[in-house]
Amino acid sequence: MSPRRARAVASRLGDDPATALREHLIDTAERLLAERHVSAITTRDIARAAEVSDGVLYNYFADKNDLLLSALVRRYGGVLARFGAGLPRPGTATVEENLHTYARALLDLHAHALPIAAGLLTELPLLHRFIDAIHREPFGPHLILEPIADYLTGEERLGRLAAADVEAATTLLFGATIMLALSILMGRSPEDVAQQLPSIVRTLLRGLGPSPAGQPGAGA
Amino acid sequence: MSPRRARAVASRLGDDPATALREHLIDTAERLLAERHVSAITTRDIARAAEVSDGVLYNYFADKNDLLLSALVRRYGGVLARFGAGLPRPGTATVEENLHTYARALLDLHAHALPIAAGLLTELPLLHRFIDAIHREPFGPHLILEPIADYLTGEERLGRLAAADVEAATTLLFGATIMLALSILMGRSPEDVAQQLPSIVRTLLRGLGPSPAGQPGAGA
Amino acid sequence: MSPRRARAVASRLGDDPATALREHLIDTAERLLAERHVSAITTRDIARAAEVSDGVLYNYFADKNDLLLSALVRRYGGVLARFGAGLPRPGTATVEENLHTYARALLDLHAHALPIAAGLLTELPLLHRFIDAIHREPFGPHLILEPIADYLTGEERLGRLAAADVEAATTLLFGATIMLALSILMGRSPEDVAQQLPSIVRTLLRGLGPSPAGQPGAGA
Amino acid sequence: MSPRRARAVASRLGDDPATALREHLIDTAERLLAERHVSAITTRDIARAAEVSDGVLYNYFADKNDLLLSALVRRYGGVLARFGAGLPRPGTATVEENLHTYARALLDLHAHALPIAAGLLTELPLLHRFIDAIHREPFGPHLILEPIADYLTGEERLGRLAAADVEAATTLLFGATIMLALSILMGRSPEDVAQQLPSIVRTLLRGLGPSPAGQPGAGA
DNA sequence: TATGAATGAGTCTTCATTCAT
DNA sequence: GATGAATGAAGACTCATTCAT
Repeated sequence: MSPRRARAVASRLGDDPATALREHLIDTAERLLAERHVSAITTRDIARAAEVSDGVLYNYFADKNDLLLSALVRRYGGVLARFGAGLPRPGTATVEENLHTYARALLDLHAHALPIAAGLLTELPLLHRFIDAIHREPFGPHLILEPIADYLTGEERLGRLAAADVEAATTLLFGATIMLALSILMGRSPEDVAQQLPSIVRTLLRGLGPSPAGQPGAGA
Repeated sequence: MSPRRARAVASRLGDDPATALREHLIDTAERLLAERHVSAITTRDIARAAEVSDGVLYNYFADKNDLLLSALVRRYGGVLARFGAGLPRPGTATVEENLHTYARALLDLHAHALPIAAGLLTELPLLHRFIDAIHREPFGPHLILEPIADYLTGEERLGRLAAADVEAATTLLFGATIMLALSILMGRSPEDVAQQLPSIVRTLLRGLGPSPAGQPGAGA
Repeated sequence: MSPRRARAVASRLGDDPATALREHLIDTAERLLAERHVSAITTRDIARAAEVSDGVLYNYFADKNDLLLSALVRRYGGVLARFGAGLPRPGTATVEENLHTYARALLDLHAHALPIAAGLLTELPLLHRFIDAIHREPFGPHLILEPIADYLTGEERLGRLAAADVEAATTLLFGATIMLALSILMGRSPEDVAQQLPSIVRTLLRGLGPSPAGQPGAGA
Repeated sequence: MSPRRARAVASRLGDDPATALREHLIDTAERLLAERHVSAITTRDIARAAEVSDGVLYNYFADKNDLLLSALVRRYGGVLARFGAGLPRPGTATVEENLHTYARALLDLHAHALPIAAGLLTELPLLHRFIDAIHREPFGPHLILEPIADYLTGEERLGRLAAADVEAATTLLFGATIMLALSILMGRSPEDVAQQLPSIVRTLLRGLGPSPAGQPGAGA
């Protein structure tokens, strides 16, 4: 007597039947998102991949973008969770080693997030709804920036780091890894790119300022 | 004897009549490119904006992408020329002031180039033709990275900068400004963002390492 | 549970609903094929004639040519079936009567097939797909030529026909009827044209050679 | 002071300047007609091939079809002239040899004319204007059929041919060669096809009727 | 009169969304 | 609720014809 469930979600027992298909659609869309950019995904693609009829999505979402938005948010959450795991805490190992770990995690984050972000940039309405959504949910971009800032502040307190501008330092680290991720997107090999991380971390730590001795061209 | 000219370019006196409309179309497409992403521009949009009939573009370009490509190259050239103008030379002013100037120029560059680049990322065939095109023309991406690297090397020789890793430093500066440009794209005000530049430059110059006094963590 | 049906096929009860519109489209295209040449039929024409929306055809066919191909094959099958029905067998009636029957059937066949064939000649890709298709189906052109050749061979065995070159005879009969069909296409009345058949058959049977007696003009 | 002549016809001295370009356009269109079918020729193609501007044709012809019609008629005239040359006269050589010569000439004629005719069949208005045109000009299809009929009648008078139905005989010969030309169009080699001519002529001469002796299957 | 650029209706095809069943 | 066929508004591109020069 209860309404029929789509074949494709029949096995999803335990879920609330009313939302099982909704979840299934989001999962499917998220999977497609990993393969192509938003604008290359049609409603039919999603329905086919979800083994579900073309029209169901309109029973659970206002329109195509509404579904894609949910998928984007879910995907963003996943990328974020992966980033948060295993980050070193202040006082452990050496600062340089830890920053290197942070840099690697950021590079990985960007490599996964940038293709999606790029796809989003061409879909302004979707982009804006996405930004709103992640600010409303308990995970804005601060979930990425804060751990870095917290770590730096922690090391600063421990005296293992000079009292620098934490926000600026975060931007530098974050930005440098974005740039490396971009160069991977443009075709450079991930291994090559990762090898640049140590010298970037070192440069960030030591700064570009004049050599303590102040001799002109000391190292040239 | 000469065929008639489109009303829309009637006023473009002095131009070679044979190419006036071609230029007009590229200009128009470039203007639209400043407002939307490549993929959001239709041939009809261009024709309407150029106040010209739907089919003309095919008298001058192989297809839609051929026109857009020309517009992209022109726009890229403009952005590049703007970046190259007024960059300080080694030994002038102070290093910090100069890096600030570079950073501002980069931020401006990114703010203009990123939306276009992002739009291109979803249009792979066009992206590849674009990359080919700018490599064929006398302006590859090195026109951006080289001035920075050259400047840093110059200051290094003058002893105004420690012998740091120039590539890493370039990546840090370039990346940080990309990130700021992204945050502008995501809605932050350009003024707010620009105010972060000084502290970023300062941080880059001084590094994050422990204070000279050598308190806990002195090692480094 | 089942999706709605197009209004245009609502009355086609008894058909498999899943293919009713497909059939309806082929029927419609076949009807148009009887009025104009392939290349003069637009997708919109078909949709209008089928009282159906512009895009439906792409739910059932890869593209316009795919639909037209199906219509061509169906039409060809119909013309062929009509030809095959009621052909006389060796030994019945008189040879002259039988050849006359064959000639009439061929004329009818050509009158229906030529306009279509001609239309195809200007659409090479479609023509090749059509030829492939009718060779894959159990009806190649041999379905036309073989019955004639078989009949002639049969009568030959019965001694009702001289041992002539069967292939040449087939070509003569087939060709003469093609020519008559062409003259119908060029505007002559079908009745007029059909009246030529008896003398053509008679001439084919008796040959043009000199009269047995050998006197100038003596014979017949 | 006399109006400018198109560059492309500058060398056509001696022609009436007012019609030189007209002729040039017809010649060019006729040349294109030898390569593709009517519907595949655009006005631009003609203008390019004639090295003349896109619009001139409208100074000499009502529209595109008007020009193509003139080209078709001219081409038809050429094919016809070629056919008329070197046809044998009654009483020369043997009848069989002569009919073979006629058959070869017809096959050649059809091989040239059929592709054009096929192209025309898809352009009904043009076809009708073409038919009207060649009936108005001093060369209707009788220019082809009459020589054959005349030859046959001549031989009949000389007693070298039975008094058969001349019209039927013409249709048989004409039709058989059409069929062979068609099979060339469909891909068979012209040499192969030409080898069928002798047996066709022989069959036409001797007829299919029962062997004089009347024995069943005499030759099988 | 010749030029050839400009015009714009018309072609095939895609796809988000609706809705009868 | 689920189905998936039907809808129809775009979109890119072609080409006969016009007309300012």
